[in-house]
Amino acid sequence: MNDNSPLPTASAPGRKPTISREDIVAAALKLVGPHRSVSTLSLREVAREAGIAPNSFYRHFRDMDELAVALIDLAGQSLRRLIGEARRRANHDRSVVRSSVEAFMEQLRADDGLLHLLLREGTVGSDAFKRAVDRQLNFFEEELRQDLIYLADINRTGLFEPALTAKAITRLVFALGATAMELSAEKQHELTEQLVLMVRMIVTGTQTMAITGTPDSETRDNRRLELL
Amino acid sequence: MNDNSPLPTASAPGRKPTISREDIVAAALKLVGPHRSVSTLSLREVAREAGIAPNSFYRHFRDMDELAVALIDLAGQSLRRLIGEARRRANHDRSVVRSSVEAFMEQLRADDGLLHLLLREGTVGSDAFKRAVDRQLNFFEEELRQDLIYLADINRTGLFEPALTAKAITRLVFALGATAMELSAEKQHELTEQLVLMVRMIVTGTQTMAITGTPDSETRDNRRLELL
DNA sequence: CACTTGTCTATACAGTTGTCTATTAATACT
DNA sequence: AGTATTAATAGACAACTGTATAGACAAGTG
Repeated sequence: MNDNSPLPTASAPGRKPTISREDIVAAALKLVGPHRSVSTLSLREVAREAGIAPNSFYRHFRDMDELAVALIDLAGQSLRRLIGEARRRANHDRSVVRSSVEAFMEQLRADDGLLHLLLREGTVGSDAFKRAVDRQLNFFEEELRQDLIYLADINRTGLFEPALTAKAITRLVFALGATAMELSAEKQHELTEQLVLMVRMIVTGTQTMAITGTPDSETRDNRRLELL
Repeated sequence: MNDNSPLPTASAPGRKPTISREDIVAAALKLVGPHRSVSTLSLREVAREAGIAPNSFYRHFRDMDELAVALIDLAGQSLRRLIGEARRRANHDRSVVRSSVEAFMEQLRADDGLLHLLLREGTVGSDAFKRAVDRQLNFFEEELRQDLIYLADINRTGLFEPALTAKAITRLVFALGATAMELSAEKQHELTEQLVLMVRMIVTGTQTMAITGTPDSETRDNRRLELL
């Protein structure tokens, strides 16, 4: 799907590249910390960090936006790894919700800068940037959706609008995860506990609504759901 | 609480200001659209828009961060107005959830640029900026919490962890609202419907959990909540 | 009136940014 | 060998940034 690098099979004439896209990406990653956003990165700054002339940047990326998208895709891989990890831990000793949320927060603390991108910069930056983030989030949502269906099945519990449920959980966890980046360890732990309960609310809600059903325009007399 | 403007009572000697903080704020607001973020605004650009010399900016704000905080506070007022509006509409013909979400989305479309700030730039920018956004969000959460308690009371329905519920709803609505800014009208409508259902999930969840209770470390054998 | 005080502007400076135009260096093919 | 092709660089350009300095203007006070 990603044919960014030229085919290495046919040895093209000309000078061998002394630096690769990955090197530039690595340099950019060293610059974006929890306090720097990609949008504040300048081309020259990245080139400086990578130890190349500013103009050499253009050999590998059209502009900074393209670099940003590459970073996002990289963060997406990290995210995919995270999902696998959470899934692996799930059916063991703890609840799925708890272990997933904890895996998420842990990964957030671990690979400094990578996952942060998806959380922080989804709302800012160029359109290409935003679309890239949204794409990664959709991957996440889709995997979560399948997990939810699977779990609801083996638990013999209902599931109201799996896609919507997955989206709600994803966006909530990501939104709150973004605020957690620069929190103290205790505060992070506290936030994790809050997130676990919040996700449980959504899950409980989706299960309950699968039973009671939603009040559509016809059944307006369902007073409880009507008011709240 | 906000004593930014000097006391107008004592007529200070010196030249009368030809421009006010509000004028600069207005100029900045004209610049930040759905595609511009405050962090990309430059001091000179704002001064240019306001029709003053770059240095005159310093008479009113220490730096751009201070302007940004002023913008956030302004957006907070808009938000407070929004809450009142939603509350006023609530006990009428539609459900609280639906009318609130719709009021939110409507306001989002209406006061171009103001509310966007809170949604978009909460994750980016200086620390002062982030703290200002967080403060406004906390106001919102607190009001929502009280509303939830009130509604749960008159509906004779339980409410599990009101503060947490309010936080979950707030963050979810804001996170998804942020993505809605540059969507087509149909897509916005679709998102509104999704949000209504998502919030209903949370509300239903919090009500159900108030009855069944949460599984703490002692009651690990509650299999349904354990797995999901 | 002179005098002080605060507001605003003009000018300038050093720094940074993105990008253009050569020019050099290194590899592969003939 | 020579040559073509590509990578990387150096240097320069115009535009822009934040800010320092100094001076001009207007209002209030004595």
